[in-house]
Amino acid sequence: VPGLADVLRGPVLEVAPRLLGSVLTHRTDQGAVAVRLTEVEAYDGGQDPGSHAFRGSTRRNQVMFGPAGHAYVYFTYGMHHCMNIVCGSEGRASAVLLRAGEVVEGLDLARVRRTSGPDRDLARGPARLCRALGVDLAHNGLDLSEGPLTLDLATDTPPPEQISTGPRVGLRLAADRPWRFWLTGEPTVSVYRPATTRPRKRTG
DNA sequence: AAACAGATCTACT
DNA sequence: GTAGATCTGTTTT
Repeated sequence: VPGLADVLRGPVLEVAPRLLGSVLTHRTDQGAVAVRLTEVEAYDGGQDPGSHAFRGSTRRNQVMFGPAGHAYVYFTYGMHHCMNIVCGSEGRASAVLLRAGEVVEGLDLARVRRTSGPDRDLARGPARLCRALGVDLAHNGLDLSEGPLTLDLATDTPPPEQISTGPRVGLRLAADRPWRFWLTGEPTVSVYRPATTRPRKRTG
């Protein structure tokens, strides 16, 4: 039976749907919160204009250029964190963005971390998922086989008819690639939003 | 030292 | 369904 690292070393377009139904757990002094993944997106490093790694390695994205099985966490919009799982062969810089999931453990703690709302929204959206789990930049680069963040692969990979695909959310570039994968009919899947064109700050 | 970019969220209707 | 907030971490000079 292949281990976690063996699976994650595969091509990102195979790894991404394979992660659906897997469970990510974060254990802290506060307790544990676990999320069953229901929606992910594939990013293929230097081959993918939508990837943070497309223009090469920087300090921010260097984790993606490392070995599979580590967490790539980034910060955006001045207030949000999003988490990826690095996959593929080392140096390729491919990763799977965790877009949404169902909280299956630590509901009370997740509710405290998130602003009030229905439980189905606790980890619905990549930043919400991180917030519910208590994941931030301190977790960037962590090996998911060692904790405190651990990934348990679904024992049975979802049958193809339970997996839907579509364009990735919020991207201007490579918006045509249907590299978003989700479990069909899951209420925790985030709402599709096309990229928004925001006004550039005036330069004077 | 300064400018930039932003793989989103919440609130509001 | 949609607008607007948000403001830091990152990159570049």
